[in-house]
Amino acid sequence: MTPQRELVMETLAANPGHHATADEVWQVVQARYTAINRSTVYRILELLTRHGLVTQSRLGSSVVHYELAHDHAHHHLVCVRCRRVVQLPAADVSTLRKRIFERHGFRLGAGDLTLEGLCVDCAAADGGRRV
Amino acid sequence: MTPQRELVMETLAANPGHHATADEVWQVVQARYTAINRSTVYRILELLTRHGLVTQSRLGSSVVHYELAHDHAHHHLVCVRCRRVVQLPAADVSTLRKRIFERHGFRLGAGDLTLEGLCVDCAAADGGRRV
DNA sequence: CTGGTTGTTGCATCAGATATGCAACTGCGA
DNA sequence: TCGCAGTTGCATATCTGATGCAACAACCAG
Repeated sequence: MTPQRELVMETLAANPGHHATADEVWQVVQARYTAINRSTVYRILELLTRHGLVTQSRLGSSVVHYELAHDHAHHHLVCVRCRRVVQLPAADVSTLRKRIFERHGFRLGAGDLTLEGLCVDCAAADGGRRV
Repeated sequence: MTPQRELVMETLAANPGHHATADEVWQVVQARYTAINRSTVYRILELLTRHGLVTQSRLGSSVVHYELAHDHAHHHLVCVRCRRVVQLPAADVSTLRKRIFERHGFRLGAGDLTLEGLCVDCAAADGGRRV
């Protein structure tokens, strides 16, 4: 654990439930603590991910978002309109997980699932018409 | 419908069930038909997507994959180990969709869902231990 | 046929996210 | 203290995708 790694962890820990991009982490560390190289942040996040301390998710865009892994297991619902992210407890997926395993032999990852759709507010604003 | 657009459609149609990246499409058109500009392919795919002829999916990596839209509605199971893609009939998700709506007010998109996990073979090779 | 208008393409170039090669530095153990 | 492994910073590359612009093609009006 080098100082840089601690700062990255600290930054992720500072905002639980937030999904930070590598660049965001870099900027926060820059601004709040000390100079650090962008590549270093990328390498650290990759390393922390490999060691299971941090989880990646791709919330619809092509940017990778990171969060601390020790939070309770959950998945992500992402609103395609407002990009809001709602957490979905892993338990809600258990039925689907079982069904998929029975029908396709496929084991859904314990890792992150990202499901896209419309959040309550956007669905309301939309009259529930479209997706 | 310009010749270029037809070639892009044709390329996607030639390999049903395959999920091609923009770059793959470009290369195939290049190799099999005629010179075409990469940007043109990107623009065409974006246009076809907007018009609903083609659907996008992000199969875990940050690259966008395209396929013809007129196939039956389905989602994707992507093996995190071998990157194999299995189609999941939309019907299999209906229970989850209902549950998520009841509990979170969130409407899962009719569009593509990509679920990551381990395919049969990789799970077997793995002794079912990890995900 | 001529000229204008609109949409499409190719080309060059850019932009954002991420990876990599390499040299400098920092322990830590022999 | 020396050497070595691991880590960092820096510069630069890569890969995907977007954009500004000029050339061209199709179409329609006069």
